[in-house]
Amino acid sequence: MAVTIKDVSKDAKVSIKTVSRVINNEANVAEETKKRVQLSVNKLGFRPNKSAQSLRSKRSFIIALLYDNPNKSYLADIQSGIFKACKLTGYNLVVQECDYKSPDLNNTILEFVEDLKIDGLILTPPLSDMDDFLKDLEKNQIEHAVIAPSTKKTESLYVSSNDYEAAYKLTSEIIKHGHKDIGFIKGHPKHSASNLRFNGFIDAIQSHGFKINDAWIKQGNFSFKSGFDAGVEIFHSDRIPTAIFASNDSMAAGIMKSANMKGLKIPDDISLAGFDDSPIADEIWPALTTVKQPVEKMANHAAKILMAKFNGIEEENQSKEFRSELIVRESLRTL
Amino acid sequence: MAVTIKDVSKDAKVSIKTVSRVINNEANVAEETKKRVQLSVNKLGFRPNKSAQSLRSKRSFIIALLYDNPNKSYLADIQSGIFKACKLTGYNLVVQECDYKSPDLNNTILEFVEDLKIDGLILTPPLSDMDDFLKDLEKNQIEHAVIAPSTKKTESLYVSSNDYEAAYKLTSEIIKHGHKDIGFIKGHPKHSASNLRFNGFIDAIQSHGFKINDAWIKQGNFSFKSGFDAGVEIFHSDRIPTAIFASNDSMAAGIMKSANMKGLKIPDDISLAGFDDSPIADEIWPALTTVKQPVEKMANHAAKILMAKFNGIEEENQSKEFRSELIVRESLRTL
DNA sequence: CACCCCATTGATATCGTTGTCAAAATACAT
DNA sequence: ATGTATTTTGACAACGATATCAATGGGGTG
Repeated sequence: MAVTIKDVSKDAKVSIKTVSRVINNEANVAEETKKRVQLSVNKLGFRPNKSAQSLRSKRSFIIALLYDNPNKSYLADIQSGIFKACKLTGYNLVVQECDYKSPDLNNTILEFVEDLKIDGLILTPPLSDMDDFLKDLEKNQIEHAVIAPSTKKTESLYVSSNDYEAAYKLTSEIIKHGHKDIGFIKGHPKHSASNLRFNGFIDAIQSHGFKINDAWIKQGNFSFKSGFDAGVEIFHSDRIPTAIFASNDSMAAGIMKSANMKGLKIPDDISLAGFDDSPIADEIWPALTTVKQPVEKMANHAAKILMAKFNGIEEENQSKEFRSELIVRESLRTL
Repeated sequence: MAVTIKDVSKDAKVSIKTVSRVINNEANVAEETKKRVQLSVNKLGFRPNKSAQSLRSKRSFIIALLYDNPNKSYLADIQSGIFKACKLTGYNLVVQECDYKSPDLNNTILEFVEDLKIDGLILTPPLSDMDDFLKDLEKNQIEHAVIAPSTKKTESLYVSSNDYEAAYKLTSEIIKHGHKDIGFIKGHPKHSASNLRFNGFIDAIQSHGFKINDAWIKQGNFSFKSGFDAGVEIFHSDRIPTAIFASNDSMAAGIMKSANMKGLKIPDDISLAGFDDSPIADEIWPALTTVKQPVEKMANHAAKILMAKFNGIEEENQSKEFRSELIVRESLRTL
């Protein structure tokens, strides 16, 4: 049989309540008593029974990661960042795949949280932008942190990256390489980052006094195929840009394929840039110039501020914007 | 306040024990009573308190996925397969990143299982092959299922794929395309699949009466860079093979890069095949001929048989070997 | 009709914590 | 020394389920 609080209380010659006080770090325990109890705890190897704790106190020391159909490497990075934060605090992590289009998403999640007494949630795109869902969480007082929402939430904790700025910078970098005729492939319209990246691109182009050529702006959806299709269209026209900026690496890879099939060499005939620094960026040839977001760090921070919050450590400015990093590789050529 | 078993018992005019019997599907409840209770359960929207159940019955309806530093897309597929199985049975999934080299891995996991009353574990490579860890699980009677172990476990539930056979087939396919001079890049030596794939290759070559050229057999570790390095070495020698079989897609991509840099065209100058059908296989150009393992299905099955087992539904031959599928794309040319 | 058997049901103990509240011990003020 | 405030401590209830075991009742048997 496992060691219980009762065994400890006997060993330390105090009441079980006092043991409880010590393991929960409550105030008003005499220093000497505390030490005696801790000694017994260690001696007996006592670990509180989580089910009992959870039953009585309605917290579980579990947080949950919600996601819907994410990019696989994105998910792995997010999860890893969260997990590491959990490890430090002794929390556990349960994962929940959601369907953001499901009409009873809200109920499913509310029940899930209630059943497991989940202490807090971490949301990833596109869940991060479902405002009525977020409101429901607020209403039910469910603690949560949001990763990469499109607008800064005043109610929720969040972490974001500077997509706009990064896109602006990358575009400027392309321009610095001598390009004026630059195409752009937009991301999934429902994904908040898509607009930010596009706006960053547009503003950079215009602030340099260049013009946008609508024929070179294509709608994609972050998939390889959508990039490929966009590339086929662009390369089919009589005038083609000297560089293309795709809103993510998969689409850039798609463009690369369409260019190759058309006999266009990268970066000799056409330059290319992606976004995200996903594994593929470094594994295709030529390797993609792209932007790396500190995804794992962001997720790690999200988990940390979330847990800090319901443990009462409420600092200022917990929500935070992370800076992306330009990764210059081979796909961008100087004209 | 949430609805409890007491509320139901009042509403249905039975004792709480009878309600408990009904919700746990125990025998010896009169059909009529059962119906009346179920009616009340639905009417009141009763959902049993998991903490209380867990405290009393020592099960949690939670299973855990253990992994160590896996390929990101592999992890996502595995996790998705498991999650879907959980969803069907109402179980929850917690994830646990491990360090398989850590000396107190065993203790960490045992405590984890005990603390959360985890009902069962699912192990992925390289954890699948840590025999002393598996023995520890047996000894402590911790239910578990193992994904892709190198040897079929008699004690543990497992799911595996036919790596040997698939490698044999893929090699035969390469030979059928007219290749006789074929190189091979081995995978990570600690990963069970590496040997299986290598042996499948060797046997296929020899059964066709061809010879192995040791200069074209290189040790890799599943990473892009190890594939690249192997390619550089191979292409540096005076005689090069007409085809190379890499033990996974990342290494194949590495070889592709080294070939491209050397001015060798794929598949015109050299043919290439990978393994795994990871996202990159279809996103590089030319797209890789490879082998697709039904990873998600395997994981799904692992979770199903695991949960079936501790729910008493013990069928014959639950452990199962899955068949991989040859995916012929563009990187393989007929001589 | 008396008896036993077995299916059905319920009263109550129990799991291992935390919460409530009052008692005891100590510190402080007068 | 006395009264009061404050800190420290413990007895016991409570959380919401399942487990134990005895009570009940209907059917079959001799």
